Amino acid sequence: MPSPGPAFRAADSHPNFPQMEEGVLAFWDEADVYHRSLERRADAPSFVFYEGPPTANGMPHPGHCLTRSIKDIFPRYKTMRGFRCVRKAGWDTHGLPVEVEVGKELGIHSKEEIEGYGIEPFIQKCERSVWRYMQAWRTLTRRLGFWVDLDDAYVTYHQSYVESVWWCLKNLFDRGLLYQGHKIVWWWAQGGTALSAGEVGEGYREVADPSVYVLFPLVDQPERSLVVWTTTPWTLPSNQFAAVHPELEYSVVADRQSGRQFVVASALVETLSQKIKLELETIETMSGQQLVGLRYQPPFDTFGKHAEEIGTLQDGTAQHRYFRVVAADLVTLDSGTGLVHMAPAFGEADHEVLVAERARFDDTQSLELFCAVGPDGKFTDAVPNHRGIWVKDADRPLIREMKESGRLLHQEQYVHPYPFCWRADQDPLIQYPRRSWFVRTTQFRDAMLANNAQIGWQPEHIRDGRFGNFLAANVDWALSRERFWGTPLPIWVCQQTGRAEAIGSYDELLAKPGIRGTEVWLAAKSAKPELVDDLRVHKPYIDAVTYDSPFAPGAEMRRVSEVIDCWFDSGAMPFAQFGWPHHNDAAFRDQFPADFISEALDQTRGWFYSLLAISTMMFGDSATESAGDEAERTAKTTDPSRDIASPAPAASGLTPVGPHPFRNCIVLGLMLGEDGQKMSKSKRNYREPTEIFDKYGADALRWFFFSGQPPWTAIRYREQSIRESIPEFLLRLYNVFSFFTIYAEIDGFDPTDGAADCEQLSGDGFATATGYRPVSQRSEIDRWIISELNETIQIVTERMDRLDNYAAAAAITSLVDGLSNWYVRRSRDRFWAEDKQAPDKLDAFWTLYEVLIEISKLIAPFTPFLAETLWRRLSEPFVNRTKSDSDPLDSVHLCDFPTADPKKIDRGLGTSMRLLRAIASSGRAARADANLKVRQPLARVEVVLADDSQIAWLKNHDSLVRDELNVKQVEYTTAGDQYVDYQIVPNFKRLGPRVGKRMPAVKAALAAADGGAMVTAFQTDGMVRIDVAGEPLELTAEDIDIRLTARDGWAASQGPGCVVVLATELTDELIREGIAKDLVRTIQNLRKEIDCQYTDRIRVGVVSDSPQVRLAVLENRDLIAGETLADEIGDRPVAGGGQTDTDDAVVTVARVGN
RNA sequence: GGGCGUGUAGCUCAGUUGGUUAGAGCGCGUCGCUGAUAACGACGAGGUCCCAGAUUCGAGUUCUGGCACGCCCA
Repeated sequence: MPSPGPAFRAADSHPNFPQMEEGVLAFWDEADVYHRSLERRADAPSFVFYEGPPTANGMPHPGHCLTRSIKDIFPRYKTMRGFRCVRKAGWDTHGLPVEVEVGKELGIHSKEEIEGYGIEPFIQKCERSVWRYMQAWRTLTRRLGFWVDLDDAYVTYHQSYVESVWWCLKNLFDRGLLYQGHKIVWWWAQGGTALSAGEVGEGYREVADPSVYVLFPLVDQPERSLVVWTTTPWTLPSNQFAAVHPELEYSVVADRQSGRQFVVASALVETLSQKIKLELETIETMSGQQLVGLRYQPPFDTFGKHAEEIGTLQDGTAQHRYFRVVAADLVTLDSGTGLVHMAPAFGEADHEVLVAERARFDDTQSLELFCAVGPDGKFTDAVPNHRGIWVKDADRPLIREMKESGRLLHQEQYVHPYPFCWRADQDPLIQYPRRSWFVRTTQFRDAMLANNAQIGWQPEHIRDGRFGNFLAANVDWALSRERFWGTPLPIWVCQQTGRAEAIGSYDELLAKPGIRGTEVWLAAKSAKPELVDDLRVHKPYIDAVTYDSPFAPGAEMRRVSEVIDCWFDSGAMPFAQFGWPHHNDAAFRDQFPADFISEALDQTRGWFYSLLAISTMMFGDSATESAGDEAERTAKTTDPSRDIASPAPAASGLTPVGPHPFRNCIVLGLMLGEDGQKMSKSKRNYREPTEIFDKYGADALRWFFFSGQPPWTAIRYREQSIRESIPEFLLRLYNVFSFFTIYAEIDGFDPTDGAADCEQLSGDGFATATGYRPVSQRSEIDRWIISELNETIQIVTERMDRLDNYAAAAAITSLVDGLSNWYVRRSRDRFWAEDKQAPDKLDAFWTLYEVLIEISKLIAPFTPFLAETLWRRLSEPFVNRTKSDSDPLDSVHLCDFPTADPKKIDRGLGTSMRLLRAIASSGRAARADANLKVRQPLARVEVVLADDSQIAWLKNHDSLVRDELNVKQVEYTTAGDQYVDYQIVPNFKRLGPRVGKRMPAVKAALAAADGGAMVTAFQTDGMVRIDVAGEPLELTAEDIDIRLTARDGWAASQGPGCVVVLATELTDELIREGIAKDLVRTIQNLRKEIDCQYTDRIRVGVVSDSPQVRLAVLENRDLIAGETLADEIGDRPVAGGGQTDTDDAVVTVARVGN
């Protein structure tokens, strides 16, 4: 075929991966490859992916690279496998972190300061702050090769998003699932605000608090007292109960001197006795359960007026409401007395006990929350003696008071960590009850568990472990936040009656009668036209909107002041990302539920929960349930303001099959720094992603993530490990490609001539190409690598389908290893062969070409850049030829994932080749032992095999071994008694079930037998009979393993199932051939030194005093000349080139024509 | 304190339903190969598979109880 030049040109043998990747990125942008990859699947079934929204007001770090890599690989894979996988990006924009960031900018902290600054300008700053690091995120996302629609992202502060959340909340409200109650929060009394868990965690330090042992005398036995321990005496005036553990043992002990009796956990009697320095005599013991219900006199009279109140339990019996012993699992024996003072206002656990107690009574509001402290942290009128005193200052006077009243048994100091305000480090935090809105998630606990049970978790233990347990211990979702930048809680309250209703959209609000206050937003907008319209559904503008109350003539409806937990935003994303149900019905239905999501382990209680909870409430089987009777009762009591509105609307008309809103989830492990510690900016124990990209490239990082370890294990982010991806995988594969192009250029290999349908460059399209032979007609090693390829495709597909990138990557590594270290290594001569049109040579080209093409597709989801480079270079000849309608696709990411052809998989060939490779390895080992260089030809090797099943095949294909081991002759035998010892061991797996306990005897019998004889017996009869403990036992060949051990005295080495024995005697002729081969290497090195092109011809001079060397050159002139492209080999130095002095010769080389 | 997870070579980690000689990569040492190779190959040193019990003919693997570390929650 006349051609302007070779189809392929030799690739740069020193590739710069980062630079290569930049080129690929430019191509992707320019050719719009991502969108075209979606268009190709426009009508395909969908594979749904949800992006868990990151926040763009912090810089992306290495952990985000991992999540984004995993979020990329599976959508890419599924797209190639024929699915339509849209990838809508998202941004989480609300919440405290944003407020904190803006506060820092303004130099303000507290809520008062924000209010002083002005909520309106503050919110406006929040909106802008959200996008601060947007550019960094965009850059990172693109550079990593994460294909996602950043231009079509959902944003949680957008009006359409907020309105979807409103719709959801209205639905829950109307179904009676939203209620008001108390939440115990860490409260900064001086600042008048609650602190988030993160903020509280910042402020712990060791303090010494008073530790008091207080007596609670029993009402019915005043001489007998409960001994209760606490480190917060100021909470004692608000005491409601005393708690015991129902399963612990308690003792009543007596102090002889005073006659007093104390109730205390038996295990702590001794400790207490030492503390109070009294001998205590045990009078009786009982279980905690037996104490439950006993009434006591509270330590202070604060709420004493309630002491005699009696309520009715669910079962109709009567019980005193307060000041009695209750059962609680939280009670431990670690410290104190095993009896715990309960002040539900000042402890979350205590409050849960109150909630549980309330549930026992037939009227859930029958128990009040006792709270003698105001939001300012000072005692209220309820404690007249200490009114207005800061609680921490009240500890001392309270203790004195108890001492005087005889209630104090013991006092000491207790050093423990206690949280302080991170902004005002002299202010201790206190736990304090705040009115808060809750979602009644507990009602859906079982539904959530059932939903969870169907989710494909990776790793699986998340389902029943961390996540399942978390769901099982579900408490109602505390929804509201007394903050500014968040989705406003869409509840409007009648200022006269206190009744409330929820609003599902802005339009719905505007349609209300007597609507007022919208002008506040309009004025702001006209004053500052650049304000984004989405702000109108935010504070403070939305707070200004009021309307006429439907509950009382002339009354006004006003919004409650709270915003909601931003986790609720993120959990609503399956529908809110489309603004559903107000917009995009079809898009939502198409994209629900998700087939695949992935985030790190820290999202179990975050996004994974918020998604599952909201979906279960809105779309589960029980989604149409309302709180029913219970809700009505609650309405009367907890939330007298609420009106039971219309009957519960069907949430969606949607009945998803299976788990929702996600079917599969990969939970990523935590990422650690170089030193195995947490990554930390200040410790500088990790490299920035941009640095990694610049030095090694995105593929190196991705391959490190995908192939290094299963994604759910903790990943140590080490620069060294990332760097190693290059030689271990990227470069190894690239080198094979580079090898191919070098010889393809030299030989002018051109796959385009006669090729037919070449869109995906699959084998079928090549069938008509010139010089192409069916695989079945090619040599064994070609068939082998094609078989390996197909088997790998099968394995990778199966593993990727179950979302196991790690195992899939291992299969790819092993294929590339076989390709590089066996196929190419053993096929070198074929590529170097002189006859450019020899069928065997063309077979080699076609085989390597096809394998490289399929590998480029196979690795496309893993290392998309290298895959693209390979694909584009390999398909280049087709692009350059005359245009035809079946040109190859211009990107590998538009291709279909390879499918395995089972007909091309030859497992037997795989097994045989493995043995052949083992023989070659052993042979090299034997050479090393005998100190015989591979370049020294040997006359013969003998291969002793454990059985004869492979001998026929090996005999037919021993040229590979001869070549690899540089020997003239290979012989195979199973009768190797002179070289090896045989050891027969039972095949435990097979025999175990059959012989059971007799196994040790069988093992001994086989070990004692004559191995060689037994092997012969197996070979001739196929079985052998042995005697075990007097009983005969028949064993077939499958029942035993034959192990071979090379005997001493031979140059031999053993591999699995074989021993290779070398004939070490050398003839002069062999020695001279070895010399010749050494010369070839010397000359080749010189060629490199003088920068010869592959095809340059040379002249060689070998000057030597040694007759052996001179004769070696003479005898092997053709061999040397052929290998080194020498036109002449003389015995005089040649000038103008390079020179090497060996032990017995001076070799000079010069390029011809220089 | 509770829940979950993890403990295997100097380092990073594999190890399938229990099967008797526990592997890989990196690093180190020795030797070798190379006109694709910043590669590669062979060999070597290096292991109480965290500890202790139990089940079993047989346990890195199953069970129980500890210990250490990590994460989440309190």
